[in-house]
Amino acid sequence: MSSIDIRQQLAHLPLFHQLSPEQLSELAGHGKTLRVDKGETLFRRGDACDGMYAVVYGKVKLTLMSPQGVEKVMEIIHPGQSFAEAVMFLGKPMPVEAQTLEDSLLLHIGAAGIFQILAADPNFARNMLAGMSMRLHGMVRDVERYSLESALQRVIGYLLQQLDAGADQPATLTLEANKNLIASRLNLTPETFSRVLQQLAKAGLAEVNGREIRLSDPAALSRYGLDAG
Amino acid sequence: MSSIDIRQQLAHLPLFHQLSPEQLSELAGHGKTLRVDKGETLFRRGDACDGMYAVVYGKVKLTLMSPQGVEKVMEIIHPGQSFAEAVMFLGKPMPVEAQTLEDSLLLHIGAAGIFQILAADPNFARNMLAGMSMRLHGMVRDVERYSLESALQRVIGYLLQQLDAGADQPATLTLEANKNLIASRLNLTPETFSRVLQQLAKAGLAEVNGREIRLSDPAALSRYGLDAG
DNA sequence: CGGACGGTTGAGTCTCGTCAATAAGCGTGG
DNA sequence: CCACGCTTATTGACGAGACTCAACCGTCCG
Repeated sequence: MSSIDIRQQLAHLPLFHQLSPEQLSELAGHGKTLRVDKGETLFRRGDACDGMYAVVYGKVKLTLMSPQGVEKVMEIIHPGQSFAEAVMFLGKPMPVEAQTLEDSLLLHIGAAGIFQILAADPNFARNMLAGMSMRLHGMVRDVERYSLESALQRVIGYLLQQLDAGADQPATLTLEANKNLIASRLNLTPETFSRVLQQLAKAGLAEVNGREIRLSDPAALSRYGLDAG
Repeated sequence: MSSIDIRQQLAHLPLFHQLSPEQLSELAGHGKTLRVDKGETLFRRGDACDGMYAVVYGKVKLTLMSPQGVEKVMEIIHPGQSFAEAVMFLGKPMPVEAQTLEDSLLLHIGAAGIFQILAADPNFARNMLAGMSMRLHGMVRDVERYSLESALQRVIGYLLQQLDAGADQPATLTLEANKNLIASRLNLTPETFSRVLQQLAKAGLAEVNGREIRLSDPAALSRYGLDAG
């Protein structure tokens, strides 16, 4: 794949939107496209990190492994999003494992390229800082969930978050992955996740149909978490 | 307090180490020193964020509050460290509450100052990115703890982390705050934390004396967590 | 002295995870 | 087209780990 193509892919990523044509070209010189089949491992915990990744299409899961071999999903990366930027800056080994959930097209951008643009373009630095801040913010939310909320509340919170904010009317959403992965993401066993969804269904708040979930009354759902929590 | 003093305080902070004298002066113009008594609240969740903070001396805790009013300690900030940088970039309201644990001297640096330096100095941008990356890395560790480890393992992990890395000999450490706060930090109740420490004492692995804890054999302690998990 | 605070200990409860059995989809290949 | 295996999902019975509630102790401080 030529570097022209890489350039175009880069240009579509939010992180790189404001870069000049020259900067894009420069960056493209440090980039590689990767076509990866579903289920492939990109890197494991402990691997050296020589750059960051971005998803053009497909999905990638970032996971932790317990000593007993239980997998915990940290994040599910969607098209347009990137990952491993933070590790790249620290020069530490990867703290998580990355695996594709679907056949995917990824970009890998070497650290050198990023550092060059960074040195030249203050706006880019701000963009990266903003991106990293969002990550951090998301993690704070996660820790908050795990620490303070019950299984029921975590599921409700997740469902509401999947909705476009401010939806006060009935709405339908599609789970971003299979239920096992979502459960892990929420730090639940698949069994518990299933039971909670049933509970919501019986309470008349949700209608579950495979990965499709219809929420008849988001506001009521939100309240339900507080009482029955 | 004059801006000269602020300049000197800023110069001592790791985050600003590599700034030029002129940049320090500029930054100082946007900074204020704050003397804060123990137990004072700096800001609450939801407050607007107009800049970042750094601790010169004293300690600050960042906490979350559950709807039921239970407090969860996210982080304990020590001298030389900073906080709220990430929120500043997002322009979002504060996601946590900040309170001093001791009489403290803090610096508050307005967002405008940071953005100016950022635009002018690529090295500063890299420093901030590195700082943010470390934060993120720490959060990953936390999530890992909360998700995959038992109470016993969390306590052991915490104790070992407090040791200077690679201590294979008996060592003594002092808890950075009272046991209630540490317990919260580890996502445990004070009762559970106390019980776990007793368990370690009975196993001959730790000797608890108020906030002083002596670990007779860190390596054995590490192993103990895996078996008795 | 009395009270607040920090810490420990015990007894009971409950949420959630574990284990196990059973469906229900789904792609493959005969 | 259906049988087969594999993954995904559901449901039940059971158990364990951590939280809750409560009593109690030591110490510091007004």
